[in-house]
Amino acid sequence: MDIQNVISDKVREVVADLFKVDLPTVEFQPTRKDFEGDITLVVFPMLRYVKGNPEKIGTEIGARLRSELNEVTDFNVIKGFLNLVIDDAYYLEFFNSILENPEYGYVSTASGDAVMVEYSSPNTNKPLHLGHIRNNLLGYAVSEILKASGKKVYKTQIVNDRGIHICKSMLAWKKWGNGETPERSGLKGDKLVGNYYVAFDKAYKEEVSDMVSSGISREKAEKEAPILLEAQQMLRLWESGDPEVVELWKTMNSWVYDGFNETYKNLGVDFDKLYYESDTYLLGKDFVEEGLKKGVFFKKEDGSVWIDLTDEGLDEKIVLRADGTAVYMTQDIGTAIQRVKDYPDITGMVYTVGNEQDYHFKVLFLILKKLGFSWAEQLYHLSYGMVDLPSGKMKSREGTVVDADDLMEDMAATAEAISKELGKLDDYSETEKQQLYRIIGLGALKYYILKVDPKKRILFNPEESVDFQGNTGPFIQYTYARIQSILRKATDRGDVSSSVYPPARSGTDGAKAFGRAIDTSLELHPKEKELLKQIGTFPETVQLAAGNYSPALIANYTYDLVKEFNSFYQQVSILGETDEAKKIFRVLLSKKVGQVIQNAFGLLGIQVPDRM
RNA sequence: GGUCGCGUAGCUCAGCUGGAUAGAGCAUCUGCCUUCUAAGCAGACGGUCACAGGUUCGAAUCCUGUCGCGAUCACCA
Repeated sequence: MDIQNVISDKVREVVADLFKVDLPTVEFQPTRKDFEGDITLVVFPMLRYVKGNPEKIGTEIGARLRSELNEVTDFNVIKGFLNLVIDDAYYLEFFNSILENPEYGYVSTASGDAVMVEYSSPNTNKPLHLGHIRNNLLGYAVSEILKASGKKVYKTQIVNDRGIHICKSMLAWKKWGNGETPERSGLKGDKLVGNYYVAFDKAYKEEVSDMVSSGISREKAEKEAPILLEAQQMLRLWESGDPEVVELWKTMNSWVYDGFNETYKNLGVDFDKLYYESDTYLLGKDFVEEGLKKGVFFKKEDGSVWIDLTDEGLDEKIVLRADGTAVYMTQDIGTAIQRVKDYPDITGMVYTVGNEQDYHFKVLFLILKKLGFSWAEQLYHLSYGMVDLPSGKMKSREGTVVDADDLMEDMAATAEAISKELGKLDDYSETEKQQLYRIIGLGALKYYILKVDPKKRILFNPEESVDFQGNTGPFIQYTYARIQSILRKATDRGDVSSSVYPPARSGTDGAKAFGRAIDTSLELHPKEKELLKQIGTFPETVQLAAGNYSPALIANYTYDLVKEFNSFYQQVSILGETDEAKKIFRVLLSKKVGQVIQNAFGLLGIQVPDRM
């Protein structure tokens, strides 16, 4: 759809002719619904170059456009706005041009740019919760959007599998576990390990308060509680490679991974490559050494290594401890470099991490730049707001988290309740129904989270739960199902060849396969025109979403499209249309809308059902 | 305290690089299922875009300040 370019060129030509000036740019916007027209030329910005009355200028330009461009059939001027009416044939030609492309809106990944997107990156001592769900959905959706925008994408995560927190769960399990395993207790591995983490914390708190009541200062008690010392001892043993500790560590981590994988699978996210902190935590040291030689870092008297970022308006930041061990930053430096080594084609990376770490990533990116890596210019922290509950922050240790698995199950259960009440699926088998409830429940949850701007925080109220009506995932899924129903009927009725109306998901597309395209002399219903306009902006919406790393733009676009379709569906009869050419067009238009819904939701990781 | 982010209808959110009378959904109220799926459609009600200045022909949008909420400023991750 480059009607804007066509008009833009013409406007400059006309203005040069009428007023003898070269316009650098021409500004357009979609015409507001309450005025007649399709595209609006804003005259005001021209006034800097063309002196005069904006209405008069608009009228003069409008008249020339109408007489000199076939696409412009009429115009009106209101204040400084020149509203142009675009010919139906233009939109029908556009429709014919995309008719055969089921991947409409996507740019095929040719070659070139690859990016790595990191998301999820959980600790291995507690189950995934709602916060992780936002992270996962964002990371996955942004990955898919970047792919659709023409980039090659590697999805990855860094698994935070070592450190004192793991030792806490391990120690608690050793003390009180009695050899409990996921198999034996039937508990999901991550849940099982999480329980021991909580058990540790409880015991630790008890020890501390006992010590305090026997006269020890709280500060000292918190540092010297025996169980904590024991955990620290365990960490030292782990770092020195003690076989028994390492064995336990491996076993318990594998339980957690099994649990995580189940959750990821249910959530519908995946990864191309996993990095483990236990493999990478030492990686950054060499580069710190190198940076020290180059003068990027400096060493303090105690031997710790720092970077001075006061010139950049930041502080000094430690990159290596006095005892030579790695900190978080060290590891992230190493991991970034390792990733580029593993995937030499990547030109940038996206880190999906909460906004509580804004400062960390600012510093990390600066360090990598100072170390001289060209790709450091293309690093992006996809910083998102926290998911809070009405009671405040979620805290795993206090049990105030919304568990990821539970939440997904609840959503499916709600979908089931609504669906049963409506009773439209009585001929479905039980497994078909269960699968559908999952699709709808997940659709509601994913859409609910992805439709809001990533950088804004989300307040999640478990009492009110997620809507299934209005601006929601199920509403959009429902519209898709409606469209599939029309397509099925159109095929079944046999009054039109089924090759014109192939089943929804078959790759081959309508008109041309049937040896015809839509007649561009058809007169469009206003609702049809609106739909075509909305369809026309899908590709640019994908690009915009990619540029802004914002799945919310895709969600909002899809909602607008669906609203437009439902309005059309309500006002205009599709299969009841007696004019055969119009009927075929409407069926194919509906089908195309369905495809765009499916493609858009695909970018959000939301499935669409054939019925609901 | 320094730095960063946010503040739009009772609630949850849109509002692109500044453009026309600030838009949706939920909630409340009114209509619409003998016709393609009513998880729908059409309509009503609801706003000092936190506040105060500034830039501009034009500001919810850009700049400055104030207030409110949140995050961060660890040899934690």
